[in-house]
Amino acid sequence: MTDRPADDARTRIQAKNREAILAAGREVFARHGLRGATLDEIATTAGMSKPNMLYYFRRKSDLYKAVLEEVLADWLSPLDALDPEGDPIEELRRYISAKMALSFTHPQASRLFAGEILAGAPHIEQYLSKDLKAIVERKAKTIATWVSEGRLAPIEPYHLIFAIWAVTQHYADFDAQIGAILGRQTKQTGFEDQAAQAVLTLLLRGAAPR
Amino acid sequence: MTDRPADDARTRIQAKNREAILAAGREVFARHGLRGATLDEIATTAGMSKPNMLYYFRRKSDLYKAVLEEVLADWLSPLDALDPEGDPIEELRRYISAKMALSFTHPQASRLFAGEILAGAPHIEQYLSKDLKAIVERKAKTIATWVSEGRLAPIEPYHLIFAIWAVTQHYADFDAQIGAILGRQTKQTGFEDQAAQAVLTLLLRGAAPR
DNA sequence: GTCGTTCTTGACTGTTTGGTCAAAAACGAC
DNA sequence: GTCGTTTTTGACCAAACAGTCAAGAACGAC
Repeated sequence: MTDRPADDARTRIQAKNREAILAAGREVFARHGLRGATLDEIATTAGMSKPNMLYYFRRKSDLYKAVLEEVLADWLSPLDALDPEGDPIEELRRYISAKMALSFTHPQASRLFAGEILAGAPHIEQYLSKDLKAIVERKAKTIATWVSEGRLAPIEPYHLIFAIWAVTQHYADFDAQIGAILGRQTKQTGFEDQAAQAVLTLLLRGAAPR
Repeated sequence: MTDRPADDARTRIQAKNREAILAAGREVFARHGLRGATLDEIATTAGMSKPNMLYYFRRKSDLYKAVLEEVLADWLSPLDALDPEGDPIEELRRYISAKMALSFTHPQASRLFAGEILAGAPHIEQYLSKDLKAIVERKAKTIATWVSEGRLAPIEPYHLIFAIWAVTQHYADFDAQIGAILGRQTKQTGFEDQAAQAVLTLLLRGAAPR
């Protein structure tokens, strides 16, 4: 019997190779999207032959879905940590800081997600309009309460959330542009902290009550 | 003599077809990027046969470059209108408003640009690290002056510019996500104004001096 | 070492894709 | 209508592509 390996790795080799393929997929899909990526490129990046890769993921779309799923939870869940009982500004500071850190530690995850959305989000439409929509709705209510209590400046909660997403993910998604404009600066130590500081200052000043 | 048509349309048919192809290219490239887009899809979208399309643009990359160039100027030039002599907050308000309007009137242009950056900006690297870099440098100095005069809150000028880009373009680039979260709301009259209002409030409060 | 299983690969296939070409159709100035 | 030019297209090609397959190599429990 020569079955294909299941989703959960059973051997050390499976674990190692699956991780290598997923990493390669993350990289190539993030650059070129589902349609623009080629199996040859992913296999080469993963350091193995194409048929070998297909032994672990039978179809291109299977690999894409696996990569996307892996990324999705990490990427969107920090929002859930916004605590209605906490101090509004401190909660926002924590959330923004977490998102900035993610942008710098997992830029490919952000880019992969961005590419999927640019393509019209065909593979995660369901997830976005169900799960994410529900989470965001809850958090928007929390923010609305904070606003009505005068603990945040008057602002549409949804747009505040979008703005936080936009600014934080921009550092991952538009890295190539930022790099071109700032030169080598972005690779220097301290750049990430400087960016986080600037983003926090701007957004928290914008959200804080007068 | 059966020469291919030059860049500038000489006949009505050329003008009409070139525009149809460029529009189709904008749409398909914006969704799938250079590599993910197919000539068949673009030709069909443009309402003509593939060989006919290739009569106007000999290569896929030619069309991509033409689309990109057409988009680039409109997309990045509003920044140049930031007037050092004007009132800082009013100048920022004008710039942010202009970018928000662009996001809603030309979302495909924004997405095309975003996709190119996600792919590592291979076709506009030169432009970004020369022309754009120079423009941004000048504008960053203007903002720095405003800050040092106390007419803006203390903030790193570059990061303020990035934040404005991020937030305004987010409405075009992540349209699919915003649509999934807000439901039909985004298509209703007033949504665009509401978004612009929220963005202006947040960013201007963040940038205004205490 | 033996043997069943897991892993790997070269060679292959059918399809999609970017691009060509010759010839036909439409255009437009006279 | 005539004729040179522009525009359009069906048929075609070579390369790239996703995916298959049979057979061999490596692994690991005994």
